[in-house]
Amino acid sequence: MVSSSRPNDPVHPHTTRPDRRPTIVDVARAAGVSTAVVSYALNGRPGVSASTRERVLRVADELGWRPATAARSLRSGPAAAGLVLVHDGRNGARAASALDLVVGAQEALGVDGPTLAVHVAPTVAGAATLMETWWTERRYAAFVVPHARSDDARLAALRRLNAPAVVVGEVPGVSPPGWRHVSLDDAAAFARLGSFLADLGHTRVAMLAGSEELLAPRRRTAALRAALGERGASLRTVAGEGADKAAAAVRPLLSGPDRPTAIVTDDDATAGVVLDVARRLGLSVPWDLSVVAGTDAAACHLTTPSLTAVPFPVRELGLAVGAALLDVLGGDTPARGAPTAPGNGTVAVGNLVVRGSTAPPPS
Amino acid sequence: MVSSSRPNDPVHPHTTRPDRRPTIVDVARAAGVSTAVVSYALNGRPGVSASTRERVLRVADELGWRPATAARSLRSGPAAAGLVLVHDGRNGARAASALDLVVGAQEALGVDGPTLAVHVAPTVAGAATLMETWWTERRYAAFVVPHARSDDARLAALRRLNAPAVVVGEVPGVSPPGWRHVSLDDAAAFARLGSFLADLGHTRVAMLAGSEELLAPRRRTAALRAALGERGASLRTVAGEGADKAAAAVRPLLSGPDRPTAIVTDDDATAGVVLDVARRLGLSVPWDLSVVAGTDAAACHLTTPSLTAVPFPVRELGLAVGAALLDVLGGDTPARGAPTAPGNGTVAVGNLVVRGSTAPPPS
DNA sequence: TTGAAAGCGTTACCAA
DNA sequence: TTGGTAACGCTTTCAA
Repeated sequence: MVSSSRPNDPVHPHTTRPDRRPTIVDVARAAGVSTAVVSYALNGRPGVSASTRERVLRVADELGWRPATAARSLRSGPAAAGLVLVHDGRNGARAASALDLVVGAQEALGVDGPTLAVHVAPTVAGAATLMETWWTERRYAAFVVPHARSDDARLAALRRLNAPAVVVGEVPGVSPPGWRHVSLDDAAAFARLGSFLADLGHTRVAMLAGSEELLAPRRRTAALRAALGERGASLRTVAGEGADKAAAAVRPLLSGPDRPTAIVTDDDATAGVVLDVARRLGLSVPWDLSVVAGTDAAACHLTTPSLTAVPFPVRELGLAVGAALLDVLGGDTPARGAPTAPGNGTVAVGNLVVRGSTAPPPS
Repeated sequence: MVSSSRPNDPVHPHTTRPDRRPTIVDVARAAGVSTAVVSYALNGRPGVSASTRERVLRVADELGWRPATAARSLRSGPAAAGLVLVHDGRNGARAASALDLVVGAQEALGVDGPTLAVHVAPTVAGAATLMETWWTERRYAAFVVPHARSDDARLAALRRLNAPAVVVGEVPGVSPPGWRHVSLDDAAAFARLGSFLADLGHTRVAMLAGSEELLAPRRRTAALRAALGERGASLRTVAGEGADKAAAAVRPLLSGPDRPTAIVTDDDATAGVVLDVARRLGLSVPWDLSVVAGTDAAACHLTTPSLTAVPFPVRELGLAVGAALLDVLGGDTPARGAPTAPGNGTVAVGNLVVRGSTAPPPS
């Protein structure tokens, strides 16, 4: 029976306790050197002879040694980064895409690189509080702020704490030196969308803009308006976040005179709502009305007709976030092979994915 | 200019360095006591006079003291739990629901309780590797294993490491004492679904089962079959995970003779595929064919018709996970107010959400 | 009820 | 190129 003898073993304090994981003291003893040498060898620092280094590495590997995160953090400060997701349970597709962002970031960080830990908070303010707590507890060395908003409590908190951060999205004002920004070039994509719709012949387009607080919708709307305007088409903007509000906003829009012949939404769920309202009003998509989702997601395939959508290269965005994070955390060895990405970056958005929800306007 | 004077300040080693966050030494000095007393007071341990305790707490609060995670972990072992999500970028709704699980768990853990950190891995094997690494690095005190599978590398790894865990889903065999299990009572829900379909008059039902590796699909299928069988209806099972395979599996099913009059799927995305195939074959849902999604999600509203679905109380599941985690991490103060949930638990699934995709079979 | 001090595992400085 | 050793911030004996 392998019982665990936890408390004070009266005998040799450092000998083989049953489930003890090895420390550098064990490695040093086994290799016949001091802990200093072990530390140097293990961290690839100069000042250790090749033979000693190799022996130490071998012994460490044999013993299955791994650095104790706590000890290392205590001495050198935390190495991990934290990302607090704002999730209120309603933003389905956005939530899933956040995970893809994390996947991309992890990939850029590499397996041996710093860790990115994800947490979830119901509100922006809650996220800010959590980050503040964890910063003062020295739990993380930097934070990733996804979906930056115009007046963002998270950014205010990080600014005040002078904490390093990677911010997804451009924010107004000048940023602290420890910050990096990564954003999506969706303005270009929405400009192309404007051209696309104008080329189809649409002259009255409406944009059902999502949250005013998010920065992306504004940028997108502006780009879309400019592109349409250049071609003699007009854009009407209608606010409507969330399914209910969106439905309430779309109904009068489609019932009134001079109804738009194309509607662009910010996300996939809202586009689904538009499809639904149109159907109830007896409008057939795409013949009576074109609908475009501003964010492509799996749900865009599920609707009838399937939704034409602006791509959302969230994994690529994640890669950029990871690169920026490496930069923020101390610019050491980036994942080799990958071209050392710049700290700040803009991620390109591909061409519109044309599906079944767009057509020329009714004559 | 507030330059940071990092390295060895030759002067008082412990005086006010610019951005130094306070330690218990600072608190002790300010309160005029020793660090031991501070530690006792801060942790609510007996052996400190009420007046001293209060003074210490006040001073700590004034100084904005927070425990340094690393130091505490080094001494007492890690306090946080880790959850590694398996996310391959395809399972949209499942991914979003995983976040709701985390939200629920956090709620049960409470704001001052242990932290739950989420990570993402592309495969089950990758998740197992990560957990093993982090266990040996003493990063986490326990792990949450979501979506346990029948032959799960994660469970094998945790077993081998003798690491505490909360497993979502029942697994065959006997579990280590440090494990807790939380699962969804979807068998009951699928039994009710069987009754519902039989009562509508369906006699030929098909189940489009998801991954064979996941445990839930089997349990669900068995319960559905039993309930249908009791009422003289039959269930045909068809394998088909992922959109393409599902479509390929459904097409012959609906084209052949004796086609089922109702199809049940495991998740929302697959149900959407079924709707699509049915439409292409000229079958109108729900009049020619009823469709039920085995997992309710936001996407179920987006389809035409909207999908009747089995509820998926993932937040409640998360609450149970959080309670189990508290139990595993050392059974200390659970979030007060909440009735101390048992370590192992089964979460009830509510009644079928009937929407537009179900009707009596065609005469 | 309080204080002094020994760790926890690593890193990094200073001497040898 | 190596070894000894003092931090890092906290918890927890053991004495006073």
